[in-house]
Amino acid sequence: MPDSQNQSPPDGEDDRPDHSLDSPTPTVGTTTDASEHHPTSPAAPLITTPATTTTTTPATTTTSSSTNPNTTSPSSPDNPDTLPSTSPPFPMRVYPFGPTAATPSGQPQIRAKRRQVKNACTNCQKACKKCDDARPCLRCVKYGIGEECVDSQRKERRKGVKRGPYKKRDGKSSHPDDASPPLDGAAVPAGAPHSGIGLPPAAAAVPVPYMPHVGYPPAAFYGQYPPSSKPGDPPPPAYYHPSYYMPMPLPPPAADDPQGPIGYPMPHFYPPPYVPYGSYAPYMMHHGPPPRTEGVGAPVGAHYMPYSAAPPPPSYARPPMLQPLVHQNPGHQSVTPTGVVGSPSGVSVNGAAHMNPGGEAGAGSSASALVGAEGHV
DNA sequence: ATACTCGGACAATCAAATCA
DNA sequence: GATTTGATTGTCCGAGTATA
Ligand SMILES: [Zn+2]
Ligand SMILES: [Zn+2]
Repeated sequence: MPDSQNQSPPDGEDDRPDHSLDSPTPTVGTTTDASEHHPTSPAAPLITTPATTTTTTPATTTTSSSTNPNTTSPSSPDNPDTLPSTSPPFPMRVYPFGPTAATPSGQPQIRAKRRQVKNACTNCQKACKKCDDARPCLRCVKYGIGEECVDSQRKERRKGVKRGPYKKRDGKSSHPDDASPPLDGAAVPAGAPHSGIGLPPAAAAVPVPYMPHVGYPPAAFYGQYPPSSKPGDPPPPAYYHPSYYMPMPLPPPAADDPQGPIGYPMPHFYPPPYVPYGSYAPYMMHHGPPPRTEGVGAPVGAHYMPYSAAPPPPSYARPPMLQPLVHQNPGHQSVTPTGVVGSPSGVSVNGAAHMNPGGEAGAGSSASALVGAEGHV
């Protein structure tokens, strides 16, 4: 859905990848549909390892873009990620797959592939902010709307849609017009559908060590309920709330590590998964720790049981600071507690549509800001 | 300075098409 | 049946704007 309907939390910060906590968007009353701006889709994907595909489909061709997340230090004004003074010496915006920009040495770096959660929570979705696999996600926790943190629903992909002939695998296209020869053998290693990182062929050929997400523990690490739960998926391991991963100094890059200085110790290097409320890292508490009313000191994992077994999410009182976030802005539509005002619709360029232009309005009070207030169009 | 909005790039998924 | 293609759908980056 477009963000618009619900409000998104202030993301001011939210956006930052990884550590940053994104601000959750509380959707108040939101219906969550899954889509944000774009309408959306279903599914739960598997984590594919990164492969190197050279760009393939026209649509998805990755041209790398200019912006390099890693390098940019998080400092946009709104970027909360920029943690308070306590922030670590390295940029918060660390992409799971490593940076892309130029290395200090001046060598072009490969842009790190952006990691996406399989299913963002409704709040983050609406706010178009980064979510995580935990539930409540960091952003929601940060904004005190953990109770509203639920997976968004994805719609099912359409079936039966005919597609034109594919280009021949041997490199010859079935289409007269696409004469372009396959790049480097053009063949994408089987099993590596799309994981290409828009690299030049040459670069793509170079096996880049897969960094499972520096900032986050491996996907499997989060033991939350299967977002996309597929029948065959094994139950996730115990969950460690990411928020608990305090930033730590990066270890010196391995001499042979092309990735450069990015690298956190793997999750297991971090302290135990126990995040009593009030123990949040400063950056998590953008607005101060949510008043905890219950479950103090409860092991984090408790909240992250497999879905089926999980008890209802704990309720967090909305932090006082958040109140102001409520959209009072006249311009905004906003928000009825239930919700949405606009209609979903936008389509992004590539097809993805931002959800509703009208925006979600949603939230009752606070939410607007917390959740993306509007859908992108 | 911080919070919020939102366009659009990028990522992931998966059914159709093709190959073996 | 296995593999690949490529459209669809979802995530969220990051710049721009608004507000405090
Ligand atoms: Zn979230
Ligand atoms: Zn959430």
